[in-house]
Parts: sequence; structure tokens; C-alpha cells
Amino acid sequence: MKGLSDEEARIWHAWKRASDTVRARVAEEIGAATGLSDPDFGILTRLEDLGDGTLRQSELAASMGWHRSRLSHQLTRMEERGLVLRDAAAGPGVTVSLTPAGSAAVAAARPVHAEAVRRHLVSRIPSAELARLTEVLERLGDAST
Amino acid sequence: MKGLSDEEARIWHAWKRASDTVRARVAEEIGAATGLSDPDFGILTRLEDLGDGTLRQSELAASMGWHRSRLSHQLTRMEERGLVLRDAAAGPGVTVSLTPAGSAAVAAARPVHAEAVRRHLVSRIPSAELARLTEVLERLGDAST
DNA sequence: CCTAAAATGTTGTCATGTCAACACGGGTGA
DNA sequence: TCACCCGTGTTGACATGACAACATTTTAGG
Repeated sequence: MKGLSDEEARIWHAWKRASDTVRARVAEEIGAATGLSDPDFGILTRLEDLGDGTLRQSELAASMGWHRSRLSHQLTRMEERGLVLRDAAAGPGVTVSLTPAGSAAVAAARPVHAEAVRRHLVSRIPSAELARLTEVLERLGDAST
Repeated sequence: MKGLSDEEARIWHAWKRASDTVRARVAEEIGAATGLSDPDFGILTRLEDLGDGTLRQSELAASMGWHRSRLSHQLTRMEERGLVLRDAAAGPGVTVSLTPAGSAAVAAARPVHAEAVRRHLVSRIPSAELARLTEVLERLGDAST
């Protein structure tokens, strides 16, 4: 078959639009409240949740699914803004740590994030369908061909 | 409430992951087959579908939901690669047209796009749930507060 | 110990996006 | 007529992201 059917085109457009808008709305609220960007928030929460405010760069990259260079660029920008620190690690590699400013920012951002996720995603999905939709989304994100 | 519940966190992560991966997989197939990026493909298909290969920049921007400057930058890059042309319009503004190379590229890309959308999105959703999911996605993308 | 491969980061280049400032052309009202 | 506002684009500065080329350090093999 050459093109998409009307039904297929419709879900594709709805998918693109919903992907963009939900992410953008949540990011916008966090940014307005705290000045943190979406990638900033991701890094800072990982540092708190996985490490004790400190992680090796390679672990951080793996946990986010990022390439080394992406993380390096991002950390350079965040370091300039005083959100994180980099130090030579005990073993190989580099250790990343939250600064007090980074901790404060993520503490301020978490409730805003939770509120935004509820308002823009969770509360717009009928609760009877939440579990089923979660399964479908997880299947869509699975590795495969 | 301060943070997200486990269930809320789970759907949020699944949402982020699925958004990224599905879009990336479809874009990757189009790029590998034709050299077109996702925004390239969007512009070219609009020019064919809405205009007759030609549209005013402002109409194009409105139909994509883009800001003027974003479109201007994108068209500059596409013009350099010979995919589109810009000319002063009859009235105010600027007219954008497909070049033969642009037409050929989008003709090659359409079936690849359709195949990719089916493989990475439609076929992974149980067909009994397609219509319902489409409605939910459309609600998520709707304007609101 | 010494050399080669692997792991780890950094850097430069380019594509993509956002935002604000600027440029221009056509009405429109005094 | 003339000054001003508006619709349209363009441009420059910067953030984000992908990819490849390097630099360094670890670790393994011998």
C-alpha cells in the first residue's frame, strides 16, 4: 500500500501533536517556576535519586540513555550556571555532584513537575484506561526492529 | 501531594520514552532512504498537499504551527540543498515552491514514511484499541490550560 | 614491566529550535 | 501628503542534540 489510510494518518498526527504539546507544557511550567530546562531537570533528579547527589558521568549517561558527548555538553552548560560540579573520580572517569544551588533548584522543581504531569497528562486520561495505556506506551518504547 | 505516585511516574516515563523512540525511528527510516529530515519531510508534504507545490510562507508557517523565524531558518537550509525555491509573492510576503528535486524526494519518502508509521506505531497497538487511543491522544494535544 | 585494546571524556561541526531585534512595504488616518 | 502602525520576513545569539575525531587513562596480555 502506498499511503496511510485516513485512520492511520489521524493517529499519526494525533501522536505527533500530543507528543510535542504534553512535553512542551510540562517543560514550560518547570522552566517558568525554576529556570531549569527539561534536560537540566532530568540530570538533577538522577543525581539525587540514583546517587546520593553524586554519580560517575558514565553511569549518569547510561541511566538517561544519552551519548557521552551529549552529557558532556550539557554538564558544561550546567557547570557554568553553578548547578553541578565535576571532579576526577577515584577510579577512572569523572564524578558529577549537585551544588547547593542545584539541590535547591531541583527541590523547587519537583512539585511543579508533579503538578504539571498530572494536569497535562494523567488527569486527561480516563482513569479506567490508565493502566492499559501505560502498557501500550511501554510496548511502543520497547527495543525492537 | 508532593511527588508522583508509582503509577503516575510509570506512565510519565513510558510517555517520554515512547514519544522519543517512535518519532526517532520513523525519522531515521525516512532519512536513511531519502536524506530528508523530519522537518524537511513536513515542509515538502505540506507544499504538495495544501498548495499545488506552492504556498506563501505565512500560510506554510500557520499550517505547521511554526513561528516565522523557525520556518525562515528551515527554508534557508532547504533552499541551499535545492529542495525549495523562494520568490517575492504577488501581494505581500514570499512564495515557496517545490523544485523538481524536492518533488522527487518527497515522492520517494512517502511510502517509506507510511511503512514506518505502520511498523513503529499502528501495528503495535491492538486494533481494537486504535480508535480509543486516537481519541485520547487528540484530547492530550488539544489547546487548554 | 610494556604495549595494545577498551573505556571514558572532550571538542568541533553541523542541524534544529526559540527568542528578540531589526528591516521593509502597504495601508490608514490626521 | 506624511507619519505611524502592522503584517511579514530575516538575522543573530544562544540552547539543544547528533556524530565523528581526539586525548587520556585503565586494564589486559605477554
